[in-house]
Amino acid sequence: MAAGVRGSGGGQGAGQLTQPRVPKQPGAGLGDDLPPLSAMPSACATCALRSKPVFTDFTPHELAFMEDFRVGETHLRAGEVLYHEGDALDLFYTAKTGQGARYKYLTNGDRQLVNFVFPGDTIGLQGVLANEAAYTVAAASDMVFCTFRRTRLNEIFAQSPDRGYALVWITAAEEHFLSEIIATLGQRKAQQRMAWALLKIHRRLSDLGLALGDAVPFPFRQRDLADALGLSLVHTNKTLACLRPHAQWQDGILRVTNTRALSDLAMLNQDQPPPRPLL
Amino acid sequence: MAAGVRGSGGGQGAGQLTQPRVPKQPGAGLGDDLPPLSAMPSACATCALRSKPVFTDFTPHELAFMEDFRVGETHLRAGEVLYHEGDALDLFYTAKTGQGARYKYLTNGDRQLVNFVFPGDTIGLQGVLANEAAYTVAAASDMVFCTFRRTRLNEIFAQSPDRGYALVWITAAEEHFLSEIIATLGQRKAQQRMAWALLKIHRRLSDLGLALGDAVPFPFRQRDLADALGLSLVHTNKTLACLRPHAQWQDGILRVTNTRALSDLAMLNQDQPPPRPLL
DNA sequence: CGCAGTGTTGAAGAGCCTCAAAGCTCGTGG
DNA sequence: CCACGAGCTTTGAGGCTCTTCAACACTGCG
Repeated sequence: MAAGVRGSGGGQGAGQLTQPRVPKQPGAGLGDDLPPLSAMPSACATCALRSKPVFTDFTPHELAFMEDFRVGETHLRAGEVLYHEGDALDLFYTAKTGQGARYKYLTNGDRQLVNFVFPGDTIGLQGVLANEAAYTVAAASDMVFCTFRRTRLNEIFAQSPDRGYALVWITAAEEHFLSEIIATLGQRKAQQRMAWALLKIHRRLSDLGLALGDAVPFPFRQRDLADALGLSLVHTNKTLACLRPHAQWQDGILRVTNTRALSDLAMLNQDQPPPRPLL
Repeated sequence: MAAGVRGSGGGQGAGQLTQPRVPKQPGAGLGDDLPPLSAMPSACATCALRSKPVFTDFTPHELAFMEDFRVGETHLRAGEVLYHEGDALDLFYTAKTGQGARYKYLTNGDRQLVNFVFPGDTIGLQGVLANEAAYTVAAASDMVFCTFRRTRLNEIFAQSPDRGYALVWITAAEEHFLSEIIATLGQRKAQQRMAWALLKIHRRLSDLGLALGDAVPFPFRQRDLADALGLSLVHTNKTLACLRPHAQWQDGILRVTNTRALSDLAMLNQDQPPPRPLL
């Protein structure tokens, strides 16, 4: 059913996310030749994400705290793995630019893509708390993450109740989204799933200001979407073909041309969620 | 596909969880004729849940804080609804005794059971933060919940960093479990799903000390399990029949007689998770 | 007794998976 | 320069899993 690459230790461009050769990817182009973890001079104060309407504002105190709490940045090339399922984690992250995915393997090699990783998403928290990463995280395009240290996690709660509250909010929002995914996998059939997924993806990326007209960058392969929706690659392809009148996806660009048709198909009412905190 | 009862406002025994007439249920028998929300004299100090090995210990400070933070208890009869998807929530809860479920509806009436609610589970937090319940919660047996007030949520973070940390842990653990469900719905076929679910259910309830030999109380209907696993009722029935040599479920009692066979089928390695916090 | 909810079983058909193969693009090496 | 291979997309055909429809048995209750 799935690629079944597994393991391999996270070497250079190991192709965990079926993106083996292309060193650069449109829509993410970030600094070249940077060390994997470098303390950058500027940080949260100038972060472009914070000003997006989807995110709530920081208080000055929160901003100061995060500036200090942040360890640095982690850079990933397309195809590289941030960490593997089962790894012990000393760090956790907020995605800043680029796109990736988190996925789990079954013992038979099948892969389930749990969720895509878009800018603003915090990942690795569960792994930090339980001392073992719940899933593998890999980059589909070049990515930049803000990095935080596990051992300082207590400081959040001790020094910045606001940030502690934000952390619960972020985790609870993720839980909510996963429950929607469960409903989709459990109740919708292939075309509905696909319509639902394309809409959700398009919406999430649009909210981040990544849309150009009706197009958003989506640098994945059909296999990735197949593993996300629990469909075979072949059937994913055929389903995409069916929906081509309403949405086109090629060369890493997703275009939704008939939102209404898709949301009818997906049985989804698109209501604007309230702004959420950013870590 | 599903029952499609929806709405009805949470009246007496409205049968949201297909449990319409039976007023009492084995395995949960709690006080009769109690008002739905009553401040009980004793509380956390004597709570039987806290001493279970699955849960981490409270510090004296945490215990004192929770005693004060707790508003009271909420009692539910089998079949009653705690709250509906979309409701604005002023309270959130930790299940104390009995069993229930959280589920979502699609616009066509299909229902997805997102997760079962067992003692120790905290629910409603997402609803409190986002000001709208993400799913409906209903009781399958008589239930008792500890009740907390939304407006005092900040106090957790301001006054008890330990409890704030615990809250993140609890939410992250739930997120992790939902991601396992996603992998199950996306990658496993009917028999594997069923084996996986029966094992997980049995394990969770055993860890809570609810097992008598190889039997645990599980007061649901086949329809509930069908809606949880994304299978039709008919196929759920037939799949259960297939697994009958390894697990029997009747009259609200689930018995797992061949754990090994089920875990092989489910491709699941049952490792003991670390103790988790309780709210 | 009739009725409603639940569990069970059979049969037919749809949806999706698997197997197979071909076209495309891009990078590599002769 | 072109041939070749690797990875991705696309298409077709056959078959299995699961759904849907239908019917019947059992239970507890009005």
